[in-house]
Amino acid sequence: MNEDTFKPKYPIREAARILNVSVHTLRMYEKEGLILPYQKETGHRLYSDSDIERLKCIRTAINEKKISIAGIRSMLSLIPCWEIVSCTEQDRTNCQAYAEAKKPCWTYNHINNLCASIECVKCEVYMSFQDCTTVKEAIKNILN
Amino acid sequence: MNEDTFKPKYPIREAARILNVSVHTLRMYEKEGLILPYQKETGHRLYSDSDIERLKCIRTAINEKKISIAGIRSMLSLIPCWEIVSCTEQDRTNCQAYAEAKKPCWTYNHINNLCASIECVKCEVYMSFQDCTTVKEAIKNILN
DNA sequence: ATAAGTTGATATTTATAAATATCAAATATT
DNA sequence: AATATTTGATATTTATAAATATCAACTTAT
Repeated sequence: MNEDTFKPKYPIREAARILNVSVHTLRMYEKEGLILPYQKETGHRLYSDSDIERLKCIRTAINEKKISIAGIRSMLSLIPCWEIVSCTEQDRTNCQAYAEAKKPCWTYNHINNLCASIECVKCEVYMSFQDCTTVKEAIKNILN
Repeated sequence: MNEDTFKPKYPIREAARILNVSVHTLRMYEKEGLILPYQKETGHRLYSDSDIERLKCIRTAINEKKISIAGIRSMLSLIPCWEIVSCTEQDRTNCQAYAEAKKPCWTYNHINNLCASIECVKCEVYMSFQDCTTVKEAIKNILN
């Protein structure tokens, strides 16, 4: 975890090569809400080292732990984001991510709440869950 | 949720008929750690209405939400059981269920902690998660 | 100019999870 | 006595998620 862990670096083809998957698969993971790569104004994606780590975790979850994509999405939806970004009572009542447990908070189009003014890619919630197995740790930390 | 919601009632064949699955499937869900039906001293299982509801949720998760069994198991492992049953610091350090995020607490053989003296079938943690979609609600409740 | 990227749609392949169906030998239920 | 249950193992079928491979029309990078 050095200073440029989150620096956008690898074009999609390069990221796919590193991970040994197809370009399309990376776009699929994105569409499924599991990852949020940086996009240039032109729309071109650039993956950071953190993104690569995140994708490795996703691959392990799918291939070794046998958790389906929908399952990973559901687990990520349990992250207590409202505590991490300190939502007010008001923010919460306007937030689908708080109300539901369907998909990660960073996949919603936030309106009329705290997150409306935050870029999810740069949000602590998204950034701190590079490893999808750390959801429980987050819950523990917040409770203590 | 009436008084005999948790009363052991249906033999496995009857439960399978109600749910329209095979007997073997019910045993598989049990082996996978998703359900813990009452067993008589003789080993014969009896499913309660709560168990039936639980199984309906499992079927919905698998068939409609497309969450794999391993995914459901992982989600259930995120239940903050240690808060629900008020574990001490000491209890936690001796608890795999607290340390890991692999399977629900009720699938461990508890030794040297609070749960060693509790029957999981009758534990609030197990009983309150009849619906596997309520994990997030539990997290919210504990945080408030 | 060539290569690599974009979205969006569709179609196909591959891998495997989920479910069913067996078997045997024993015990319990009604 | 007939039926239903148990465990445990194995084998097979079925359904489908995951991944790949297309295509087209277009834009961007080098």
